[in-house]
Amino acid sequence: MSQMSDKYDHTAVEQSAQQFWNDHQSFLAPDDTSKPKYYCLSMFPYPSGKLHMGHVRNYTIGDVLTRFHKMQGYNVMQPMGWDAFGLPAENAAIANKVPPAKWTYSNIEYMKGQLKSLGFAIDWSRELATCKPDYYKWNQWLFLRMLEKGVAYKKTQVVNWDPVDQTVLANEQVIDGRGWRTGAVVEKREIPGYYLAITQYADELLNDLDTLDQWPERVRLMQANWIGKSTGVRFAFPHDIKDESGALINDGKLWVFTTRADTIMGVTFCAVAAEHPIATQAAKNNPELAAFIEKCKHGSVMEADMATMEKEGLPTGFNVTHPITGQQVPVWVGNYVLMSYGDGAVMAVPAHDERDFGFAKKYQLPIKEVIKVGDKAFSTDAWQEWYGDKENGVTINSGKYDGLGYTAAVDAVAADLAAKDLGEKKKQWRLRDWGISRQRYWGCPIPIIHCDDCGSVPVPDDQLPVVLPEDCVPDGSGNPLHKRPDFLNCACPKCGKAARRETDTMDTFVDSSWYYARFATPGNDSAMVDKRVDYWMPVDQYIGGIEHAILHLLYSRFWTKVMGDLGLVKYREPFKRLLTQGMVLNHLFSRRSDKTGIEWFAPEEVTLQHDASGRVTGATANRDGQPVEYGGYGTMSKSKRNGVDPNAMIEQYGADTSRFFMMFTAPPEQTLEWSDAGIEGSYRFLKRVWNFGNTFASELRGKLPATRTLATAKLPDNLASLRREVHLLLKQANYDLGKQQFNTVASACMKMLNALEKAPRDNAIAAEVVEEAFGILLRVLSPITPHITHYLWDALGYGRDILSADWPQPLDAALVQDEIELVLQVLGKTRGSVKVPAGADNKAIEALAIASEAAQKFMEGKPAKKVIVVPGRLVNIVC
RNA sequence: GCCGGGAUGGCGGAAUCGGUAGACGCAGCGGAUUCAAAAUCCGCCGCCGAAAGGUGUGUGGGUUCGAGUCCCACUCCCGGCACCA
Repeated sequence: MSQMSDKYDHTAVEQSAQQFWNDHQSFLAPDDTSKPKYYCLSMFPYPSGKLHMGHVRNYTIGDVLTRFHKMQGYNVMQPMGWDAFGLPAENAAIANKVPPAKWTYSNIEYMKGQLKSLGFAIDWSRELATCKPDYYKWNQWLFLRMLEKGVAYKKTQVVNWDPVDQTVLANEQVIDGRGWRTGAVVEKREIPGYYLAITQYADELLNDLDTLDQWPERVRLMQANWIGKSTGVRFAFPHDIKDESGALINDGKLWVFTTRADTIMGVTFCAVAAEHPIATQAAKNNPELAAFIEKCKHGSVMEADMATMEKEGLPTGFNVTHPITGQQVPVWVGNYVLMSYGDGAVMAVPAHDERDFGFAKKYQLPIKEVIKVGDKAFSTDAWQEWYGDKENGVTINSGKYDGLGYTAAVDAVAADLAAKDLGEKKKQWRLRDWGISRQRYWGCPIPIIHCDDCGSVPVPDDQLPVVLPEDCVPDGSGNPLHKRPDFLNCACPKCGKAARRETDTMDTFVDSSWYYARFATPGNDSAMVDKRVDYWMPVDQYIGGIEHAILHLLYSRFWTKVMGDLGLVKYREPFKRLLTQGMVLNHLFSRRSDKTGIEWFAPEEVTLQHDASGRVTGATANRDGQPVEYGGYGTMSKSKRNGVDPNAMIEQYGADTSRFFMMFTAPPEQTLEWSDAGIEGSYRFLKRVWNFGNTFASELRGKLPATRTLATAKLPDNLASLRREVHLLLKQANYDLGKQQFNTVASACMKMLNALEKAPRDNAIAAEVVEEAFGILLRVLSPITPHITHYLWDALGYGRDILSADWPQPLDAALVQDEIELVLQVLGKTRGSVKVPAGADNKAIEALAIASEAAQKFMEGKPAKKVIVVPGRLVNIVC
């Protein structure tokens, strides 16, 4: 049994607990057990060097849930791995002339030590790193299966090309249109690359969002918007516009997509994107149009910019034929039409589309009303919201379509277009296929061999993995694999002739798209996954940052569905419940100087100034006493010097204090504002827990009777109310844990301690009540602060291992009371309280309430017209 | 511009179904202890008021015996974005 020391020595306590967990292999999750499983996963980190506070928060949330479920009897798996491929390793290699592999592996070692010092209940036997061949072999294997199924395919892609370094740049390496290292103007180049046809799964990815009822609503919405389904009609305006060779452009059809086919009789012009072939052709003899097109191509493509930007256009001089009326319709080039969406052209109905309306007014184009909403009067003077109403509108001025509602009109128009072979109903997706080729060294090699005779040949399965050499040092000028004949040169699997290996590697989102499934099947080198996934998957709880709400989560869902279609897994969705934690913020202090620009100050380098009420009014730098500018809270970042080092925190206050502070200060989904005073407060609380442990050991434990009597004893009032309070707080904490609202769980623990510190200590029954209550407190607190609670649980004789103790449940016997206090209201205003017997019926309560002194005073002699009794809560007298 | 979320003391936040607004903590103030300080402990702490009481959850209205919570309109803040036809 551990010994109690007078003072809380967090270092000794935490080392002792971690030693115990290590000796007893406390966090191993056995496979194939009859127990119900709980798979708790936090997004694995990129091994950038050291943990930041965002990681600490993320993994603390996961650890609280892990320990809570372990104590509830689940077989819990909480694994950890490393998202180890990526650009930062190459940048570090360029800077330090160290191979990315070496840098990555040493970072992993260091960060693993940090995770252990925080006491996370991680099953390290399942650790994986995506840069190891035994992992990425299966990226390659699945990619080959996708090729066979037609889910993976090759096409040209546009990339950023640095002409000086002769290399492809990632978007983040392009700064203001120039290469980050060379400063050279970046060019657009078209090169071949591999794509995954995620659009084949668009329908399922969208529909299955409905099954993810334990995901945050906003994440599901973001995914739905990203997939972007719209149903409408794709149809063509016939034309005879020819290109220079005399051939009809697009076979004489201008294709458009519309969700408002019901307004087709209101079309007064068409608009095409600047890159559209008709625009290109029209610009040939029209310098003004050519200049306009060039301007459009350089314009912003950000939606927010575009939404407020002036709609501009120029006529092409060409006409197309309206497919229903046969009338001629002029074609314009519009800066608001995107080539990348649909066919890069739209029909314009100024009367019923706000953007078309504005455009038509600006360029004096005709506006033709074709939808009537009720008896509202249409006017071309100004746009009204209801012009675009499709629910309540009826077609007018539309010939044979007159008098139809939205759905009927769309159906009728689509049928006529189909009869003329000029169009059909169609679903349109915003989602595009996923390009996975990266012209980078530090990634998973794409398993393809290029042969002069046979073309691109997949690497046969028995030659997998294609192993990436780990000793290359990139220098920024292109992919170092190009200088590695031992990697490049190989035999064509088809014809045996000398051939060349593909040097492109896969997007690192591939690595993270299925790692959660591999955690369930560690060590299997003959299969990607095995039957153990049927037990562990899907992940019961996934925790990570909101920044992954779209890409990572969507790719993982897609990858799961592909694996499912290949018969590898039975589940269709990988993550049952999702928690997106908020960011960690800290104060920002800066000073602007003409010489050096903005200088940032770390929070410990300044002194805050407060006014009398405690409000922050300013700050001064410690080094010169001069004022600095206080910039409020911002995300922790190296450049702004407001980061907090987890190691320093652990050393000064301990892992438990850091964990407690993170859980207590804000609910998990909200941003968390760092505060030195706040962490002091958390430390103070843990010291008080420790001190109460000492009090219990010295003043109460000796008074405990050999046979406990608590279950049957009639308690004096003060002890009964203490016991009731603790059990009520326990009930609250259990409820909040279900809601994953950990801040109020922490506060319930503080309230329990506040109550315990006031408890009587002078007799055996008091000792029993305190023993039970402190045991509850230690267990409820243990998922948040596992070390101190482990130590006290052992030292105070509760048991050897708190993690294997049962989670406490509130007892009905502890909650009952003879008399209850109800809030007393007169005319809805609180006027005091009234005590009634626990079993009193409404009539009795009404009588007691009216008779009370407070009620008599505020009723001013009027009779009660009505009395409302809310059982257990309040009584309101209306008079 | 569109979509989503939000606004509660000096601060972080609490309030499960519409039922005592401000739990818990931080900061601040007063006191005890100390030669002194730190640490610790006790007390006070939305606003107006001497008190009784009044008032108060971004603004304006509404529903209700009763609204932070529900409804309508508005303001501001945060996150996301694709002029998506």
